[in-house]
Amino acid sequence: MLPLLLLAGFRTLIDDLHAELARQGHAELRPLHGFVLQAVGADGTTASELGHRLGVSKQAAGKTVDRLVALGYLERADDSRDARRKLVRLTPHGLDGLRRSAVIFDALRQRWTETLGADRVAAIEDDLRAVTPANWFRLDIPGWFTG
Amino acid sequence: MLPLLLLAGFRTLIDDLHAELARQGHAELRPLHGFVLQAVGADGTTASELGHRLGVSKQAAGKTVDRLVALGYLERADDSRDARRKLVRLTPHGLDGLRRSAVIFDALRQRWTETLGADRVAAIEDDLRAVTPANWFRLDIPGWFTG
DNA sequence: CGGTTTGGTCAACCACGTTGACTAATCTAC
DNA sequence: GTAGATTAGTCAACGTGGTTGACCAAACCG
Repeated sequence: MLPLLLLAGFRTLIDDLHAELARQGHAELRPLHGFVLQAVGADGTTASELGHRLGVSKQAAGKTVDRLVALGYLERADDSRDARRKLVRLTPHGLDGLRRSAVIFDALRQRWTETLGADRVAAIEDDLRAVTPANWFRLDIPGWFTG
Repeated sequence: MLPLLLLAGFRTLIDDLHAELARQGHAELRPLHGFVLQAVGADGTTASELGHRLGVSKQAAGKTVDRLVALGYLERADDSRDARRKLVRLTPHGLDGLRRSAVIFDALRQRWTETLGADRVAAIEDDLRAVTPANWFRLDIPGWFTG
């Protein structure tokens, strides 16, 4: 049951997050998109770098950027110093979604601490850190999924 | 970080499982397939019931069954008592994959207990059970993902 | 018996991923 | 400084896993 419990814990948090995001005006954000917005980050990035951060091909990253551009979460801009590169940046709408995600995650983690206690939640985190490869956390950018 | 840690824990187990399954002659099994084989179970089922167990439409379940039939893990048979139903059953190859999955999961969980101790692993499981909806465990069939 | 429900399938479509091929721009080395 | 290698982006084809809608045949039920 361990794998299923881990999946259930993850999906419960993600599903609750997106239910609340939908209420707050981000109904079109899908679970993947939060990871992408986070990986883009406040400073912006490029499709190739995004693919690297997410562990997918640059083509897959490019197509996902296309969708998020169409939804108004990302925008592309030229790089004045390298004509090959196309910068990918958060729009104000994208930044709003990212910020709301962080706030909602804090609230969801708080719900867990009310059920389990802060020490148990921290113990889960410590234990999982101990048994998972460090390279899983290329996305560990300050401010995201914190709490 | 909590959601990412839960995802990392799950994916680490699933990735390790499939790396080992590939070594044992089941290279074509994808992560989804283990859930499907488990949901089919030793007694077999139908596409509609399978979709219900997995939480997807009967059409999606049917297409997945098609793929696993093509790979030799499942087979279809007529139901002598209801001409509408088509029974879906594990082939010997499918049963072999399912059994090997169970053995490998036991070994992977054992690795976690060597790092964390049996009590910590059990505590993670108890805590996750306490904060996730019970209906996540429609797949909690004896013998699967145990350990 | 007639109407509804159920199981399966087909078609069209979408999201997300892959690999391979290709262009254009930049970097590097001679 | 130019030739060759590397890098960024895109296009095309395809695979997998999911959706909805439509439809048929069998079963169930008043």
